[in-house]
Amino acid sequence: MSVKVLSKGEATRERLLDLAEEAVLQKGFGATTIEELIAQAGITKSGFFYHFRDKNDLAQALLRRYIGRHNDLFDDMFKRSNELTDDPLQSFLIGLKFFADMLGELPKTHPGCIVAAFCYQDQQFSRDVRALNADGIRGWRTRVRVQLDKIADKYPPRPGVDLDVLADMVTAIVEGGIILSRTFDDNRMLSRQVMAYRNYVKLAFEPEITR
Amino acid sequence: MSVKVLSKGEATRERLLDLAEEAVLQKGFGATTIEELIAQAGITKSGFFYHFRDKNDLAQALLRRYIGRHNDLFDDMFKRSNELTDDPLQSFLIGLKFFADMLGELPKTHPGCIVAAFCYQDQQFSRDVRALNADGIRGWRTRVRVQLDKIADKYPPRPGVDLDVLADMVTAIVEGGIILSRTFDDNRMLSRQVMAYRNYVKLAFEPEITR
DNA sequence: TGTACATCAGTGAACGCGCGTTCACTGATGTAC
DNA sequence: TGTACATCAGTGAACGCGCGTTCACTGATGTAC
Repeated sequence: MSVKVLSKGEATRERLLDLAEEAVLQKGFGATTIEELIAQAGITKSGFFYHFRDKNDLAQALLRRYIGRHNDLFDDMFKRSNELTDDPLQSFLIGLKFFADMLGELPKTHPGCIVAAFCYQDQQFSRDVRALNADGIRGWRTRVRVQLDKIADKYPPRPGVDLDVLADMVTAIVEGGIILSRTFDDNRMLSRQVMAYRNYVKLAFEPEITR
Repeated sequence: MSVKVLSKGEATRERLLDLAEEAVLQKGFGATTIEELIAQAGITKSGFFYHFRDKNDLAQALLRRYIGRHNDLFDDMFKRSNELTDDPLQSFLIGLKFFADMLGELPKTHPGCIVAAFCYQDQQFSRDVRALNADGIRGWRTRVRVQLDKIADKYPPRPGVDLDVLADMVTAIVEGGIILSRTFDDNRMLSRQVMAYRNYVKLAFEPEITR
């Protein structure tokens, strides 16, 4: 992963996005004020409007950055796990284990998902922001689906297992797991849910004989 | 279930809660204004403050009502499914099928979960509201756990299956499924996720021989 | 049965602050010739 | 190398509206004696 060198203005912009992301995940978009962001960033209100056309523009930038980062993260994760073994099922299971470990080892509770936060406040945003949200989830589904297709080629799934549903289940279990973790302030709840999903994948594909 | 007869004032209060619930799920709590609620309810602002001490009081009432209703719903659902068969696994699977069907047959997309919405805006609320949120999820976990315990007594779960995690997984999958459904405006995504959970339960408990 | 009082379910007006947005301006740095 | 101009990354002041909250008051209904 390349680390871009940021100009002064870009650094301020990134800082504003960082502050906004944290605030939005804690109190929601409507309750996050430009005033508080600039206070923390140490600039004036007009400085904020130099970087973002209006508040909706901030939302869009926030979402774009979030989705981009997580797409990269998943690509990277599956790339690494694919390098470790040729077996698609083992590779996917290893990837999920990486993922669960990563989530479980976060220093604090998972801060939350911007996509989920926006989903529960979507009436505040313009149509394009809502479309972006859907794109985000579609991207995750596609990435998982690629892995599942390779698995299903080699190991016929058990009856009742639908690959699209199973692909979306990663999103569902992570979003739900985040809600559990946040509510009880316990990171392990999220990683355990991911491990439970992993266990389901095992049962859904592993041939009888190996058990 | 008993239907209470409401006095005039109680009816207005319930109406305010209905309006608030809908608005909060669409735009978030911070972006939901007292002004818009009273405009729809046809009373003045002072009328609102007759029913609720302040905005946080509204949040608390909203959450209490939501949790109470859903606890009743789960109790009712498992009661009905337990009456249909003596086998705890079959009973749970039937209950989940009921649940998935109910969710899939909603006329519109599932409106969302107040607990999830509040979880992503919790910094706006007082401590007691956050505690209520946790109570809500704990209640659902307990209800599912009772069913799972009965199942595990009869059918030993496969290795890697943790009953607490599996109980919380209902919450995770429903919360995540709601996010999927809302984002794509498609109810079936939620019910399919519940059916996928059901399938996992089957694989986790059903003896080898029956497959 | 009539009267006094209490409670219910609100009204109406005012307050004050905080919020998002606009506009004219500016000092520092970069680039062209 | 010096000068002119452009761009970057902001400042400062003002605006106006909408929001949550308060306060004094009120008409209709219920209850006690």
